[in-house]
Amino acid sequence: MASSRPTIKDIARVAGVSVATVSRALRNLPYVAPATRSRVVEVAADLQYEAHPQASRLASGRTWTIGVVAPQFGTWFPSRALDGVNSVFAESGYDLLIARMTTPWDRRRFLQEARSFCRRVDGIVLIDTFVSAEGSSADSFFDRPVVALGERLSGASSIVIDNRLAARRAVEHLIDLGHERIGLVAGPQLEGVPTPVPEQRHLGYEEALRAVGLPVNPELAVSGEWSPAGAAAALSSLLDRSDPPTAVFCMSDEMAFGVLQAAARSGRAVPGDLSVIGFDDHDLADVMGLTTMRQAVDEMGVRAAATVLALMDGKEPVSDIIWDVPLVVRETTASLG
Amino acid sequence: MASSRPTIKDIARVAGVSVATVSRALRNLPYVAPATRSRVVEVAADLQYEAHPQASRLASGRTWTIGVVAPQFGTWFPSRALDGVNSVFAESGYDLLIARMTTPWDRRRFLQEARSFCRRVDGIVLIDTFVSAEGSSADSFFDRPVVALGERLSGASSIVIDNRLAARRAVEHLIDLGHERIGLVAGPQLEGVPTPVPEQRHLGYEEALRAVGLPVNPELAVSGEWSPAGAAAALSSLLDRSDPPTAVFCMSDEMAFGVLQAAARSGRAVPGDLSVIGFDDHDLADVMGLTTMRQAVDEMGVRAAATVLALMDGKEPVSDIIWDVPLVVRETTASLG
DNA sequence: GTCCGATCTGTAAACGTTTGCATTCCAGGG
DNA sequence: CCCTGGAATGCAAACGTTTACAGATCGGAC
Repeated sequence: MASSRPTIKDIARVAGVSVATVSRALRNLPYVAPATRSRVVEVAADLQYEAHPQASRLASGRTWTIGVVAPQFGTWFPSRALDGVNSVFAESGYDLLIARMTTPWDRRRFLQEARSFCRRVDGIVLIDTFVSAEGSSADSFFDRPVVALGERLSGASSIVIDNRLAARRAVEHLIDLGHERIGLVAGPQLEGVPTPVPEQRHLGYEEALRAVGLPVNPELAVSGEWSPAGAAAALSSLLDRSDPPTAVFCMSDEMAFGVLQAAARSGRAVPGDLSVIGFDDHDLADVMGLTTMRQAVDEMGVRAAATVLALMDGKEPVSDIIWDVPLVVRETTASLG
Repeated sequence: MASSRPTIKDIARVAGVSVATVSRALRNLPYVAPATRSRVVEVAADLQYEAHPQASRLASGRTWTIGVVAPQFGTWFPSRALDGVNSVFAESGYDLLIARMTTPWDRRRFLQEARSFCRRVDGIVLIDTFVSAEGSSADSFFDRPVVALGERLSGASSIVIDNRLAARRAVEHLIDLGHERIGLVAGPQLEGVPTPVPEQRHLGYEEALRAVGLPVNPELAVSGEWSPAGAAAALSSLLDRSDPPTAVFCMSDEMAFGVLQAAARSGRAVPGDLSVIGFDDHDLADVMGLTTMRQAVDEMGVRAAATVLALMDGKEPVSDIIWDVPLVVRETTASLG
């Protein structure tokens, strides 16, 4: 019997009080005499007592767990965001439960089982899940405080960037450098999965051109997988043109890396023959000297976590938080000359 | 009352059976008449019943949760591994609970609270946590099935690579190309955190040299942070030498990226003036044309998950699984000439 | 001396499952 | 026809907390 862990009853017996008092003492609830409390605490420490999580969760209804949902965790954006979220909740004593919704099939299933997911968490952080595309507000899926990172979701607090504006700023940077034939290397629009990000960034690209009276040539906009290879493949059709663009805006740094490689392979100098701007400020953007739009993912993750915490504390949902996306000029963009 | 979710009692009442029967019917236990079972299942579906996770966990002792521990989740290796692990457990209906132990302080705390962590999971996957360095076997920290990814841990099943051998192979590739002054760009040996990986790879490096009678010059071995910047800084002292190395082995691809950049900055051609080999086969190694040793992290993650599953099924712990680390030759290494 | 309110403590009823044990029913062997 | 044993079901006791409610004690105001 010494082998199994002590329960609250054991503490009560040894300390000579009731289990109720132990429970109150250990959770710092009021109405416990200082002397009693310290005795209980001491006994608990002695016996290395820790409340059984499941039991306490059943009785109190609190799970002390936060759910984090993302399309996947192996790529730059969500994994960095997860780390930010984690750093906050680890401090506050919350567990993190993760769920993935990669494929359209995953999506359906997760949304179907959303309420069951809610039962095991006190709050939810959605990373790039685009639940808003389902047409209804967060309340219809989740009965817990929700913070959405990367999308604007009604019924939830949102931490977002202005994709359209940031894309526009990126292209404006190229325009400022004197470029007029500016290509777009876009992420894919997938079947069955909402893709607001590439859509918004595409709009920003066109907007920047139109604002200064430059023509929008659909042939200069190509798309591919969110990967170096995808971008490299997409780029080739641009480079093969008789009047290739003098600059390209890539919707992610990873795509930009692929573009840099493809350019080098085809004998183009960057930025001499081709200026390249990316989006994200990936870990390796600095090494590659890539000009880009910085998305401070970790900070956004931290903020998302803090917001969930506040929501669970009963605070009112805050209006959307729009994170700034500064331009970081490095060596892959130069004025046309 | 219709607002709150139905309990097992509601199902029992509607189906006209006892709660025990409902419980058995829904979990496919024997001794339930087919007719009864189908009636119960139907009623449960009707009322959208789902067992309350906390209650069922308290009563059964099963948590249906797996703990995943890593130094952090925002970097390439652990995040990819996590994705692999996740893909398996999502299918099997397990939740994933994640815990981070980055700093020495995190480590202490986590190991201190390890038993409390165990209470909320049925099994554990350790990613690059080097618990073995604490000197005792897994059993002394965890009373759950444990699989260690990236380290050999007694008392647990381990999924590892042979760091020493893989490093040796990498250096042998350089030797085969005719190089004799071969530099080493190593990861850091941190205070208070075990670092077997750089140690083993360092041994492999020296072993390769000695095997062919080449001198081991400690000045050719430099170290820095596991990052492009760290590697670039470390490299400078090598390049400043009067007899700089003609090739370097970098302990990670990210470091190799930094080396490539630093080499370019200092006017060295790769592989003309300097051959570079990395370690990992990072997502971007292909784009960068980096010769490297491939570590198939996702596969290792999948295997780790499958092994935990088997262990929880009562299967005997398997002996360590040593994953192959093939050489991937690309464009950053060439024969000396 | 009574009464009151605040502080402290204990009793016991939740919380919603799982599961050991007892019971009923029924078919088949003796 | 009795006995046996397996299948099907139910009863009720866990599982280990939290918390509503009821007492108990005590100092001070009247």
